[in-house]
Amino acid sequence: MKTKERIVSKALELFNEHGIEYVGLRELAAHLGIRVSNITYYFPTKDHLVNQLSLDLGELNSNTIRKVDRLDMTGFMEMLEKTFENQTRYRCILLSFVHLLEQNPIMAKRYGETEATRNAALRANLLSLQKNDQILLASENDLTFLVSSLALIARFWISEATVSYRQLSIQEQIRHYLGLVARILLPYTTGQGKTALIPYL
Amino acid sequence: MKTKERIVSKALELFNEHGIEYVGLRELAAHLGIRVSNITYYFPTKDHLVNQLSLDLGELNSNTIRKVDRLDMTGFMEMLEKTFENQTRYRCILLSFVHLLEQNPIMAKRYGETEATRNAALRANLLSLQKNDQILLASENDLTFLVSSLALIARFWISEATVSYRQLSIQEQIRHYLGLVARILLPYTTGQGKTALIPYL
DNA sequence: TAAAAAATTTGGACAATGTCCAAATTTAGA
DNA sequence: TCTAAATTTGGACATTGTCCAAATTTTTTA
Repeated sequence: MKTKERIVSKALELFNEHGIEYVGLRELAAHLGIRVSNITYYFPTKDHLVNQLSLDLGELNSNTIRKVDRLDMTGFMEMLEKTFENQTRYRCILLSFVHLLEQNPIMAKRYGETEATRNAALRANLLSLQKNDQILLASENDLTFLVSSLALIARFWISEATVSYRQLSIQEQIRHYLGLVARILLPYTTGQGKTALIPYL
Repeated sequence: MKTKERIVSKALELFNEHGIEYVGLRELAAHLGIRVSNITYYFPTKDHLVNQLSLDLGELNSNTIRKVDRLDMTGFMEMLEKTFENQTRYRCILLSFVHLLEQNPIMAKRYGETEATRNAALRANLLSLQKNDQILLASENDLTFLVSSLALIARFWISEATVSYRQLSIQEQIRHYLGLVARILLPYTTGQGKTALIPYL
């Protein structure tokens, strides 16, 4: 493995374990058996390194969240579960989310675009669910409500889990939040959609 | 005003403006016209200072969240709105929430207790709403779902607003999240409760 | 009121951090 | 094999939170 890849890989490992802010470049370098300035050769600043990780997460999620034409409720929940699993692999990013966006202009700009895309995709998926008789949305309000709620959970579940559900395993945590999503969707499901949600309740 | 109070007051102001992590003790001291070591006399570490702010927020919220015996939906929503307003006055704490708990053992311990208390209060309030024919909970599951959802929103709305609804005013942001809460409650409301929620939809 | 004690404030030091740069070393191409 | 590019290194810098002994101010005591 090339030096650059080794840096990214070890950084993700240590950042996930201890938090981005609490892993110094010297500690990272020591774990890699290289010198600090060797890291800065590939990543001029720590932000650049973090930004790389964020890009990797974005790509991972892009591969997971495809627009599916014939989406049923089971497929939707499975897609969400995959996304949650991806996020746990990059949990350090999500835990430092707000600070990163406030501080790192590059990330802030990119996130603005990504967010719009993600919400649009979520919206499209919900409409697809409706088209396939999984849910029934009475109004545009119903749609925007669901998008808002699900976006909030998708972005901050891992933060809440870290402070409030530490004692649960990752899988149990994901299960819990999939349950929340299911119960939010429930009032809007058709019979078929409701049945598919039962395993998550 | 005594030095200690001045420190707390100015720290809250600067932390809210720029974020806890991005305001150094020297900058804070300069704004107060004192020396850094004067701050450390009252607060041995920056964590102690932050912890004080967190305590202040806790007290503020304790005064807001009382257990009301005869709680109607309007009263519940108003209480929630007051809580949100309190949180904006201490937004720096909520934005650094996860990191503070991971790093600061004193805060972590206290939060564990506070969280349990808060969730119990929320639970009691929802039961009170049911007793007063504002909502109807078919099962224990309904109750725990509502507690989980509302707790998540109450804790992270301000983080999401900071990254996703920057362009809105504070009042508009609060309005948006009260709307989310209202729509989550909606499926469980009685006629009376539903009517009270209309202004928030 | 004067002396002693306590509380407060100060300046300077410390180690750790992210960043930077010139020099040394290794690698790749002609 | 020689040269140029890429990579790696050691050391420096300013900034951070923390710490401590000394100086100063305030309060208490005799």
